[in-house]
Amino acid sequence: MQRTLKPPPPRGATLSDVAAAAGVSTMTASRVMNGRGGASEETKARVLAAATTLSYRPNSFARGLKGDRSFTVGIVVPDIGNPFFPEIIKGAELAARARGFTLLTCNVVEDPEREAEVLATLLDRRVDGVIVCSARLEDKRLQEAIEPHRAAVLINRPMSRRIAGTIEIDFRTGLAAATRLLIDRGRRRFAYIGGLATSHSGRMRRAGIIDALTEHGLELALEEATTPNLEGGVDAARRLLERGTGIDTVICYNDLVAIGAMSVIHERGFVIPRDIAVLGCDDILPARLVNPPLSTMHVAKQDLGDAAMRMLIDRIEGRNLQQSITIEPELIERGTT
Amino acid sequence: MQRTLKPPPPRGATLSDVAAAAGVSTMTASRVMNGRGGASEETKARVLAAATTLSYRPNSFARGLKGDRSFTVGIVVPDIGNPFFPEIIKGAELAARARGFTLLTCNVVEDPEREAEVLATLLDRRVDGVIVCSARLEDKRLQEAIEPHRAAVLINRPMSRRIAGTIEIDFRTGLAAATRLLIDRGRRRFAYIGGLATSHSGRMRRAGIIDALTEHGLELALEEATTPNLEGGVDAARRLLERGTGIDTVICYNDLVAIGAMSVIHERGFVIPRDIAVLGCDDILPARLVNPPLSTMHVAKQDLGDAAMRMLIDRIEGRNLQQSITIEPELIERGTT
DNA sequence: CTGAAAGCGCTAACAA
DNA sequence: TTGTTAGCGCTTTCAG
Repeated sequence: MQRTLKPPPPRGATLSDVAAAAGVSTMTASRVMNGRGGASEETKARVLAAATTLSYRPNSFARGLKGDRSFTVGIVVPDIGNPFFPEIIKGAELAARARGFTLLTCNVVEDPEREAEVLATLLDRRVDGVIVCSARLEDKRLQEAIEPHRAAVLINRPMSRRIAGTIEIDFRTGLAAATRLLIDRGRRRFAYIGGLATSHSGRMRRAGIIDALTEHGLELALEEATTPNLEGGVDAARRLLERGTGIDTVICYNDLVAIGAMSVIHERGFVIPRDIAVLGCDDILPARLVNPPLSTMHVAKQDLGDAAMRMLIDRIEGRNLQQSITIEPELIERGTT
Repeated sequence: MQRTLKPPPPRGATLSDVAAAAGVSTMTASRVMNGRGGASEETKARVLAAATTLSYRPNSFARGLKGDRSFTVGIVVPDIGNPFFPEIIKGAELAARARGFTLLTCNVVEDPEREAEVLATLLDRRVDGVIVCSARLEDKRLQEAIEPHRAAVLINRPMSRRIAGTIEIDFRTGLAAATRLLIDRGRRRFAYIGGLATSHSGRMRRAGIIDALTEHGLELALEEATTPNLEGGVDAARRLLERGTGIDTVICYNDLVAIGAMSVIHERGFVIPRDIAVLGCDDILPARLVNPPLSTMHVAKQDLGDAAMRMLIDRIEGRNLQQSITIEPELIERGTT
């Protein structure tokens, strides 16, 4: 079908149009437009006036082609449908814009292949750097996908400092503390519904729970892995309850999983938290809305996005000050524990 | 501070590198890479081999500078924190990628100024087209911001066909039907919590309610306007209940507002739906999770994003077949009505 | 079937 | 303070 392309709207004024209108050379116009010094007040005024009249807008392609910066950065998230990530994106975008960068958001739908693909596309688009959230790719391939980028920041995944800055949410410590608290309250038979096997931060969460359990001579009673969304939580909880060995606590990879699990637990006639306590991670909006409201590990998501973006831009600009940041999640007790 | 820029990673191979390696001219290499005819099988093979060896990736800036397409499209949303929009973005991104386009997502945080600004940035980035969701800009400025783009699709906002394709969710009809149903069930004193005054689709929702009310000789008992998020819902519901004239139904601009309102209604000791029925719009995830689960007007969000993107690409490519689509929302009764 | 030349819009480097 | 030259990587003529 592919008919003729719609003709582009009358191409906007170029820098030489502006220069001509102001009666100066392109170079002078360029200097004025970029606020570089070296132009008499008078010339400057003339150029600026011409630019306004012609409503001149610089062509970012030409700029990108020439200079070696695009003032574009990418962010890759596993699932934009999980409210956790839009909050991070929001923080990152604000920080990016404040520094003159445009943000390219890519959703990977939990598919490692897509992740590699997207990182390559971003490279083609000549982004100045990338933020990757919860990368699912295995170490070697992730490194290969990240390395060609000028700068990178990984959220929730460790990586050699040389290749990427990292921001980790210390769920291990956080969940260990939370687990201890639950043990003190008399909980004994813990189950963990983890995320995908490929998730580094899922393993950290598990480790935190085990840490606390071990201190008290306890073991993890049951365990399931699942895709980190609502449906995954439902499935995993079903399997869990079928294997049912009188668990009294379910700790979940994230809030979505926890909320899915809660619905199954209710369905099976258990009372939360009396029979079974439930704990999530992330503190997304729905967590406070379910019934009873979900206890969870709160993470400052917008701050996280903001910090990641600042770190990324620092790295792009050769300031590798902060190589790694750790954020402590905070236990918020609501009605499920 | 602004230290020296981190040196860009060794620039990837260019088309002439590939050409050189294959022993042909740049032009031939270009033709092969773009699958344009006119190259002997043998030459073709050699070029392709060279490209692979050098892991050649075309420079999208050079392409964009020359040709007049960037294969990038933008989508503008008022608030990425509202789960309604990530779903639309998801559908749109999938459709875009399937056709070789990259999607640039911009969050406007409900600020008309930002909306204009973002549309200009997108123009600078030479996107081939834009999708704008729930534009808040007033008609004239919106038109000015949209018109310079080669193609545009507006979601939930009417516009001259020449300037943009439109996708409307017919909340007017949908809410009229829902309102009629509620009237049949004996509800009489309706309140409406609308969105911002600048929201076209907010006015349409209101009109639908009024349509049904008028048919039955009823009037809207109370009305409030607010920012379309959870906090907005809380505020508006407070004001509503203070003016309290025994309303028995609250219809809300969207689910977030409805959920905010529900919390206030509970707080004040009313029982939902016995004392007051609540109806939302959009059917976002949290709607099914609150207690009681929220009745709402369901919208197929991913399909909407998909349809918008197809329409946009059609327009970019000069196929203005579908100029306007109307989507019917569907009443989902859960526990609040 | 293949190549040479020109130029998209911009800026870095060097003159003047 | 200002201008000239050259070239970023690609594709669109137009010739061979």
